[in-house]
Amino acid sequence: MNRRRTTLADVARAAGVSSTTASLVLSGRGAELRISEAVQDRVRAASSELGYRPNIVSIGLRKGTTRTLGLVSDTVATGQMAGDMIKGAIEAARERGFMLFIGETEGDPAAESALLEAMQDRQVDGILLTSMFTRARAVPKQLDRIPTVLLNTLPSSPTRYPAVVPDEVEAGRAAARLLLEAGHRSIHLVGAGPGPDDVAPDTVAGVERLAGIREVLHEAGLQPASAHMCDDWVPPQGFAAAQEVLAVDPSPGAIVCFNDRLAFGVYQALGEAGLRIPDDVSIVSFDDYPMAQWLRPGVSSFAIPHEQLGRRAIELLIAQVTGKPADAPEDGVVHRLALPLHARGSIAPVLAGA
Amino acid sequence: MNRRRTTLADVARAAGVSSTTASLVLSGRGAELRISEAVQDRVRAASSELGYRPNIVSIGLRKGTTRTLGLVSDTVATGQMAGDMIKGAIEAARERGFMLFIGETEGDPAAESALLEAMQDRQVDGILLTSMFTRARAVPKQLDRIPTVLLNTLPSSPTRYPAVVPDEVEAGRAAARLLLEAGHRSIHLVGAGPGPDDVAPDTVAGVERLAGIREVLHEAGLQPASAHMCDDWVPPQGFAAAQEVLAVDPSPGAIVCFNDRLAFGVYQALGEAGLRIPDDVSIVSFDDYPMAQWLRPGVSSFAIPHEQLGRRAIELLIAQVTGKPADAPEDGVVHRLALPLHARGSIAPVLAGA
DNA sequence: ATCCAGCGCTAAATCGTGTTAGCATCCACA
DNA sequence: TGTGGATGCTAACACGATTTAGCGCTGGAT
Repeated sequence: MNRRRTTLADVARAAGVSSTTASLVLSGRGAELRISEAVQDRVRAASSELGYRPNIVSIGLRKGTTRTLGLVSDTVATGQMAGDMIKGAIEAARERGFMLFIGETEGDPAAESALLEAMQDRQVDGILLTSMFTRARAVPKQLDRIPTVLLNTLPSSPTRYPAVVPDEVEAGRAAARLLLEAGHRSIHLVGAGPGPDDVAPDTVAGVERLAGIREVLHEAGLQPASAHMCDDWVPPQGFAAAQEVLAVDPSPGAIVCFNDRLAFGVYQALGEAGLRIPDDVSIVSFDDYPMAQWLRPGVSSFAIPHEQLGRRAIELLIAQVTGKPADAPEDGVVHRLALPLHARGSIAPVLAGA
Repeated sequence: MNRRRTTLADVARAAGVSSTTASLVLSGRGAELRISEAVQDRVRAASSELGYRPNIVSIGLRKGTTRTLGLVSDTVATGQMAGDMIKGAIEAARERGFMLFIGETEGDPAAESALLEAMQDRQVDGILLTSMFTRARAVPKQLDRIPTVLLNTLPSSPTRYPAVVPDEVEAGRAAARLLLEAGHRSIHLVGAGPGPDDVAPDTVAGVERLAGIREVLHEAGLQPASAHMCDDWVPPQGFAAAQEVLAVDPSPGAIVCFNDRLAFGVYQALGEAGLRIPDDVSIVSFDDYPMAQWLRPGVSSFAIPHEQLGRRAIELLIAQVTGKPADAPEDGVVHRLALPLHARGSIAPVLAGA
């Protein structure tokens, strides 16, 4: 009926040794310090007998390291994305014996500052500074003395911290190539464009996807057949943009939607106009929301690798936390992760002679 | 160029007092123990001068309490729901000076056990045992000695822990009443029914929504016009079920969809059959996914109050953690939170004489 | 003169672990 | 016989806070 946790002292007593010895044995430094095999066995036996687990709080006090990381996010509640990115981070951390504090700031700098304080009060070993939408931002000075990795975030001025972001430029290129390879020459954009700056403010994804698309079209000697910037990427705006597309071109060959919610609206507009996908219009999109697989036909969409982003960021952070200062990563490296295509039925080749 | 955090000893030294005195003053017990105002002022001045913040790890070691809670979930990555529930929990915790560890088990009991160990190693003050889908489960014995609240989870055998769940029975009643009040008498169910046990296994939401619906229909002297159980509540099953509905009744008056994804499929099937919502068919649904607002017309849907569930659970847990054992809550209370209706355009009244 | 109470503060122990410095023993060797 | 080194372990302190017990002083009552 013991309600206390068993401590190192309990183990030592049970094994008939000092707690120093028990500590050395259990931390694997027994051989190094020439503790006899007999004693080591006694200690280990006592430890597992009593179900001993080291008190990490105590270790934290003594060593200053808690095997704990803090994930600071602007919002956790933004659709699927949040979940998957955090899931990847949590899993990668658990695999390495770390736990994660999760906090959100709602974009409020004061809240962010308070959160960072609260985490440092708890002696976190490192911080993951995270956005749910890829964006550039200043890195608070509070992070000067603590290992940090930027997740889905770019520093607005150069920092020494590594960043992990999706490779949106390459995804834009891939989307354009996909349509070109299917033989399309008349390609409309819904969400951004035509100029490189015709993008809703602060959307890194918009800027970069557009850049990739324009680059590939340009190399093929093309311009977008039309382009429709939307300041919020939601279905009603996709619906309206698709109607504009139909106004300039009653039978548009292909449409690049800047995300799946826009694509949803585009589907609705095309459906109401009596056009069929993919026979009349081919669609390609980004994000791969769950919705993309449930539209009829499913939308071919480039998926943001949220879970991998989370994992990768944690791996970098833990390397930085546990590694020697010597082999620290080069300053300010930006890791860009590819967006895999989830091909569905929304793209058809252009028939020869069409 | 001091890189160390300032400690209580630093403050005491700067104020010219012992660290005992500094501790008493800063913890507010100064007056009680008759520390002179002059000294109290010196201590507080030194504290804010040096930017002192107590090291919670140290307090944790001494007092055994860390102002930290653990949220153990089966999955964090399930749609919007996860995010909002966790968001509510995080916010409520922060407001009270607590931080949250978040962990997920993927339903694996071994992983869950390891996670609970890891959290207890870090001296969490309490545990929130969470499911992303409401379900009943056994509560692990590991939790015997630590304050616990069940979130979106019911105990499969009685426990002393409080639980917080959405009030699905009442939502079912409300959905049925909504259609009855609009004059509908021919009401089809898509997702579960007609019998009370015709429900996909382990879905508390299905059982309870169905119970509420049946109760109200029964009181009105009605049976469901038809019912179609689906073992997975996704659009293709909704699509198929709607086709079955149309097979038995080419002009169904109203359909209750057991969630919005099913409703999406129902919309697709009705659209392809040339029926209009709400003129030809009225639809009511549950969950209020983002999708519900983007369908045309929007779906009237009962929203699971995820954020409130998270908040409420944290409030109960913190009360349990900080409260005196005397005023502990009664054992095993189940708190049921109402699902508010988000009314949109999917319901029309039956025309008189129709 | 002695004792006690009240005042205002502090020394020291404590929480559970890691780490540094060092102790006792034994053996080999000059 | 004494020296030096290897061997195998432990005492004691440190981490940063809280808490218990108590110290020295003063003034008034006995």
